[in-house]
Amino acid sequence: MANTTIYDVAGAAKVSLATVSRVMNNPEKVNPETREKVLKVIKELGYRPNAIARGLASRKTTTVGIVMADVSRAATAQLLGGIIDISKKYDYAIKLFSMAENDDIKETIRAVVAEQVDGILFLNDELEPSQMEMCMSLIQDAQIPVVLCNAMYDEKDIPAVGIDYENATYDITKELIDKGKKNIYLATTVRRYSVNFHKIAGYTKAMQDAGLEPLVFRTSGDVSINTLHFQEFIKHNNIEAFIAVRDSIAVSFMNVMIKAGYKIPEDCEVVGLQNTKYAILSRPNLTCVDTPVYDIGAVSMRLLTKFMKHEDIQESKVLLPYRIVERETTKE
Amino acid sequence: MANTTIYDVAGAAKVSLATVSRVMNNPEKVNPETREKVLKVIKELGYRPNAIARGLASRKTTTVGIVMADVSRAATAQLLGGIIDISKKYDYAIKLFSMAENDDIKETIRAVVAEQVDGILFLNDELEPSQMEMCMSLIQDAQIPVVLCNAMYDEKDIPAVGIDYENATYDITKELIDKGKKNIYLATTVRRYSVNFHKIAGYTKAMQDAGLEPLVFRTSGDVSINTLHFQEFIKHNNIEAFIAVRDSIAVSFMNVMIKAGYKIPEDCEVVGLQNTKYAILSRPNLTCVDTPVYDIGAVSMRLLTKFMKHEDIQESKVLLPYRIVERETTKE
DNA sequence: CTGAAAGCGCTTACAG
DNA sequence: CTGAAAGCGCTTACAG
Repeated sequence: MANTTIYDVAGAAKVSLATVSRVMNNPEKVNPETREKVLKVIKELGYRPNAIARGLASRKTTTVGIVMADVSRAATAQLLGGIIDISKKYDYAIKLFSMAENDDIKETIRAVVAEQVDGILFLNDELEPSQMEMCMSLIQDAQIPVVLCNAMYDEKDIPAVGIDYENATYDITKELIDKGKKNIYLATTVRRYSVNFHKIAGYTKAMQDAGLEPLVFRTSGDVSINTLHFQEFIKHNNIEAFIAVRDSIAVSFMNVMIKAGYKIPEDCEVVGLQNTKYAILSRPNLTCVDTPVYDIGAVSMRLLTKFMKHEDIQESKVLLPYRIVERETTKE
Repeated sequence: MANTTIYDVAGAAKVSLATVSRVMNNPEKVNPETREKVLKVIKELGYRPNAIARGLASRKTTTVGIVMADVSRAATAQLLGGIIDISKKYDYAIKLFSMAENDDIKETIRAVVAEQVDGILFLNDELEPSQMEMCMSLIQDAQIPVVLCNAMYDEKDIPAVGIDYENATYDITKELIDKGKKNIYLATTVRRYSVNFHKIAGYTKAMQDAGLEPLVFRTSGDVSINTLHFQEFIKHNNIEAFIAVRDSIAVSFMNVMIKAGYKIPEDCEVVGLQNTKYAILSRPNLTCVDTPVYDIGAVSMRLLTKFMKHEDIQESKVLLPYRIVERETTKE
């Protein structure tokens, strides 16, 4: 079946192709009777305008480019969930671009620009400031609106949606401190997520405010690796409380502790900073700071649509509320 | 900055735009010297051809459409991981289309077709045969190659990549039977994934071959719901072994059992049918059939590239090998 | 309200 | 090996 074009519709409806185009794009500008006639033909023929041709002619593709590092991260998938739901609502198509660690960032951004997307959503935060700088200037050169999704970049005034990880981590740390804990450890990952910097900052501030020494250490996100690490680690450290930037790391740590004979939360309180499904599948259930990742995706996409439609923007940086979900790995 | 076009390059290199085009698409057809000259200008200007214009002119977008139901499923994200890696290698862009439960399927497919993708990857398997039928005939009308990714559809001869879930589940069930287990339960979900049908079939066959009664039951994929369900369920059933279509369900069940005072695997062996990260974060670690989801994504994308390039295809249906990973929830 | 025509930025036979 | 020209399927001023 050759695809039906606007010419086929025009022919069958006995109007010009300009009229067919108007029926689709500016229906109010065409006489109701002809409009109905055209609409009928469109339906009969099952016509859908060729999105590529439309994109070329109108210079708008109603497509947003998602630039991300790693789909397999749980947070990425959740972010995508929110983005997809909103993009459907506003009729935007989604084009995916991944940026692996040793990819040429410049080339990736150029590719995105070459695809003529109307807007860009930048997921995650795995770039160093200098790389981020480069990305943003390339995007701004191309005059494409961009929103950072679950990443904050303070140096430049780039629209962003996230949560206040610093305050969130401060709060949970403070809670632990108020219970009298002193040796509170924060486990972060080797890779340098900007979000983790904020978490570390919040934790560090809470500890210092209380006159305690911050105990930040890095471990692997890989369970088998960090398990070995923890087995050694707990031998040499007296850990009264443990906060992990990722839930899976908290669970992995807890498993090691329990197998070593410790009781959770009696001997050590454990907290995750995400609230993923891992938190309710662990035994005991993990207390978490709840990060509304789906919402971050949804709100950032919504914000981007505003930019693409040149609507008035109230706030170009938005911080979504977080909350602490007390479960079984903390006391009281 | 106005984007540089092929005219700019042609002007700067003092050649016609046809030559510039050839340098990009058929470099062997142009004189090495002029080619170098043009390449130099392209580099200087940072030129990237407008993908939309190219798509319209050549009728090829080097874009594949991914049709999927739910990003948030762990399997979907892993599938995407494999797909993305291969699509990068072969220089295809990716366009995402989600199909929620009450979406108009026909419209979704039409939208995909309207986007002029060169090929379609159909993820998952949440459609009923009649819906699947409709999708496939729409796609075939449009003459777009399609590959089913982690889904099998036997009625029609549609290319597909997956694993032999029936045999895999047969094997693991048989293993349990050979250990003398009789009351072996299979937990599946409410939603009717075709993949689950295969799992049920394999399990049922193994049970029947051994003269045992198949004990299939449905539960929720939601942890808080299935936890309540299991708490009741274990009171009224003598469960010697438990197989779950999803790892998270197996872990959830195991947590309920352990909290109720049972020992795993001594009192009951537990098996998951995926091998996700849940399996190594549970305590004890979950024995699993390992489904190479990333590979399924990668292989299906590779297969699709062959169709798009009209290469010779040996096998249009491929079943990837699986294996059983013995961990701590089974004995011996 | 409607149509004829130019143009979006490319590719691709067709001549030469 | 290279260029002039038509065409991909639309949108959008511009007349009327």
